[in-house]
Parts: sequence; C-alpha cells; structure tokens
Amino acid sequence: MNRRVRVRFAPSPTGPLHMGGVRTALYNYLFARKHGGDFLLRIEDTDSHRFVPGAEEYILESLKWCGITIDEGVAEGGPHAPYRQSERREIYLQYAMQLIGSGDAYYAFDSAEELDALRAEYEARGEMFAYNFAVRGKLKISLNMSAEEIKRRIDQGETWVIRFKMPENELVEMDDLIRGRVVVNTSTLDDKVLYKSADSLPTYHLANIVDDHLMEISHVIRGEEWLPSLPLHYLLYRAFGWSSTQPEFAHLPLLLKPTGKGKLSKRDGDKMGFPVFPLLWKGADGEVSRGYREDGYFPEAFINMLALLGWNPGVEQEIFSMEELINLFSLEKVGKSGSRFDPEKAKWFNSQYLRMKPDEELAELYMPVLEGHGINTDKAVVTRVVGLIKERATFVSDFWGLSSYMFTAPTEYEAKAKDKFWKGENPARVAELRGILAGVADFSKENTEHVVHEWMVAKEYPMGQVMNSFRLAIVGQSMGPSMFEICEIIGKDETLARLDKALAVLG
RNA sequence: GGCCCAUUCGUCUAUCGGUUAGGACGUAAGAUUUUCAUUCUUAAAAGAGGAGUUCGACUCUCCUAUGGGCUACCA
Repeated sequence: MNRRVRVRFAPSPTGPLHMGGVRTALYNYLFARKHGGDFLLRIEDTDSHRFVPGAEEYILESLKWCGITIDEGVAEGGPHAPYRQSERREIYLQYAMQLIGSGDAYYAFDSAEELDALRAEYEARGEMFAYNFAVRGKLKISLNMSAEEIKRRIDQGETWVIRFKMPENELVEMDDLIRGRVVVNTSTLDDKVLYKSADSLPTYHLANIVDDHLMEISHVIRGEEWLPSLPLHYLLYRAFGWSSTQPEFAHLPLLLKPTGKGKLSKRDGDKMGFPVFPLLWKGADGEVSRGYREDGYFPEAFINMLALLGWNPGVEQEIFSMEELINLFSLEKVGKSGSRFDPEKAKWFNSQYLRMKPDEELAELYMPVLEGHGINTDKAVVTRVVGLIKERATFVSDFWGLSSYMFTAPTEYEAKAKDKFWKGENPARVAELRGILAGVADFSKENTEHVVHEWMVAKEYPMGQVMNSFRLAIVGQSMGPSMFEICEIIGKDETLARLDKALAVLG
C-alpha cells in the first residue's frame, strides 16, 4: 500500500503551546515535507470546560514564527473543512451510534457523582475502580436495560454518555514506528467514554479516530502520553471496519525538565530562567510566561535545537537549516527515551545562528535598541560595529552591553582595570599618546596603528601597558576589539575628547 | 496499586555482535590576542545491576533497579 503521506498536528486550545508541542508539530511537518505529503492542523476543542480564549491564535502564530507551514487547517481551509472539531460536532454522534448498533458501544447513565462515590468506595477498600467488564453488571448502562427503558431515559432528558465496550481478555498487537511491536491485554483497559450528551461533543478518542479516518491521515505522530490509549484506538478502527486504512503510529518520547524529576513544565521555565513556550503568553489570570521569540532567540535556532532533542540524523553536523532537516528526517532515527532539555545548549545554538546572520541584518535589529538609548547613527556604522562584536554575543540584546562605548563615551571606569593599568608611567604615556594622535590627520586604523607602534617602539614603551591604559581611557573597561578599530569608528575628535576626559577624571 | 514505555559521558547523542565506545553543549588546562571574546589544542567524563545466548555483547533474551507516561463525562 502506497498512499499519500498525510499527517496532522492536533493541539487542544487549552493554553499556550508548550515547546514539546512545537517539537511534535515540527516532526510531523518534517515528515510530511520529506515525503512530499500534506501537513494538516486540526484544532481539538472537544473539551468545552478547558477552552482558553486566545490559545488557538497563539498556536497558529507560534507555528508561523517557527516556519512550520500548514497545508490544510483552520486558517487555510481544505477539502475536509472544517478543521475545528467543535464545528464538526454533528459528524461524531452518527459514528457513536454506529458503534452502538454494532454492539461495540453502549449508553451509560451513571452521573458523575455516582461514579465519584463508586471510586471513593473502592479506594476506601484499597482497590482501584476501573470501568470495565468486571463491573458492567452493576452499572446503569444500556447493556443491562430493555430497549424501552433506554428510550424512556433518553426521552426524559437524562444525561448519558456512550462508552466503548472493551473486549475481555483479548490481546491487541500494535506496531509503533518508533517502539516496534507492543502487545496489550484488553482486560487491563477500561470502557472509555466516546461521546457526552451533556455538551453534544465526542471525547478525544472518538473525534480523533473519526477525523483521522475522514481526513485520510496516513501517519499519526504524537507524544508518548498517547501510547496507553493506542489499543483503544486500534479497536476503534476495527469496530468501524477501517483497519485496512488505519494510519501508522509513531509515539514520540517526552521532553524532560533540565534537572530533577518529571516532564518539562511551565513552572520550570519560571524557576530556572528559560522559556518553555515559543512566544510570550499572557494568561487571563495576569500570569505572564516568557517566550523564545521575546527572549531573543531566532526561530531557526529554536527549531534546530528542538529538532535535535530526541532525533539525530547520525552525522556529526549540529547546525541544520529547515531544508536540511527535511531531507535528513526519518522516524527510525527518533530516540526511544525522554530527552532532558538543556537551556545552555539552546543558547549555544542561538549564538551560532547569530554569527551566521549578515551584519547588515543584525544592524537592523540593533538600530531600534540604539534609538532606545537616544542614539541615532548611520546604519553603515552600526553594521560595522555589529561585525566586530557579534562573535561575543548570544542575543541581539547583548549588543548594547558589548558596544555602547562605540556610540557614547564611558561615564565610569572599571575599578579592576583601573587598578591594573592606570598606574606608574601609564597616565603620562596616555597623555603623550594624546599628543601623538592629535597630530595624526589620517585616522584610519591602518594609519593610527602604524603611527602608534612607531612611537612605542621608538620610546621602548611596553605595548601591553600602554594599550591597556589607552583602552581604559577610551572604553572605560578592559574589553572590546582592536583599539585602532575603535578609534577609527568613533573618530579623531571623540578619541581626543575621551582621552582628555580620562586624564582629567582618572588623574 | 495496575498497565505500558524506556535506560551509553553531568546534558543531547553516534554505535544497528568484533571500535582505543565517536561528536556536540557544559567544565578544566594551555596556546593565540594590546584587553575581553573568538579561535585552536588538550583533559576529565559513559554502556544501571545481575543472569543467560554467543567464539565474542553497549548492541539479543530474561530478571531486578531506576526513570517516564497512562490509569477523567481532559486532551
């Protein structure tokens, strides 16, 4: 069977999209592109209670920022529209009814309170309550009722749910593209709810299978948290008679927190100082969660880092463009165990992408920052400065701290550098250097370097001492690129002014 | 508790029975540099434990341990 590759990313709009979700979307996207297939976005909003306004928009914007393009979805439309499950509600009931008709499902009239009481009762006895074949006999379900009673209850407006009738003691053999064969005995499973009359909405399990079938999904690539419900899904495909076109499954390992136990959660980011969301999120409760985008990460770096968390092409290369990821991607190379996220490596990826960016592009990003500091300079100058400092930066936001002295004179002098270099003959030599530079007409770095070197050699001055005290006077601290480079950029007048100021302030 | 999945340096990982177990992040040392950073070199750093199978096991099987997930009228 060689069918067209069609995959979907099916998030639930219950909050901002977590970076683990972005990775799932990414792997789906890479797989689709690699095989020339389709990538669909389906919104699974079948839980009316957990719906969060703005979450869907957030998901869409996140994927867009990441460069993950959608072929069919809520915004794009497509042959299987609508792609929002709440807009497909009338579809699901008929399928649930089909299962009732075939005997694979039944009505259950137990109230939530009754079930809670039952669970509490079991727990008190130290047992776990499972809604399965063992207890069906004593529950208020259609299997124990006459057709008249069922009809009467429904007609009277009792709320009901439709549950899957999980077979007893049957082995379900499943194949996962990442984990291989998995076998589960159905007796360990329970009768999951498929449809709720209270809000006329299906649960995930029903909606998911029906939609994947209707939308002709060929591969389901999702998080490992779904592995336990895979037998149910297999059985559902079988009950509907869709086994022959059932998609293949791949369950992705989870993302774990950098330290400690458990999977990566929103709290970790706040606590350990890194984003867990692609974009900044402002919750209705006023809570704000930082995002990779707002923290200054380039989407390419974020994607590159995420792609390698749980997948590896087996080559020693670390930096990959989206195109390269698409060409190299394969589910066989996805790891089986959870991956701990390392914020330090995320930063490293960003620094790599930062230095790969053209200086001019970075200058455009830096200009608004400079304007914020009241500096309006020529873009050519900014471009040149960026070229000199970008190898020391991780984010564009590091630029100001690394180059403010290129645009404005230092207001203070670093104490440590002062103690180290502003001593002995050095102040006098700097004063002498001021005189030398005042007489130089051509302030190009080649020329000033030549002149100053001649002078130091002639006077037999120690270069390290002179240059460092010179740097302290101009920069205010012990850092930065070549002094002659700096002088050329700030110009002769500014150079002399700063020397005068340093001589006056430092004594 | 039950069920399922997993287990190579601190972290991400390569290895698909025979390797000095490789790379990257981070860490440390050294070199380069007028300073800082970069860059370069080097170092420390791993097959959870125990049984098998095999001439040979990180690689296959089983057990244990540990980690993770699921166990809702949530996804």
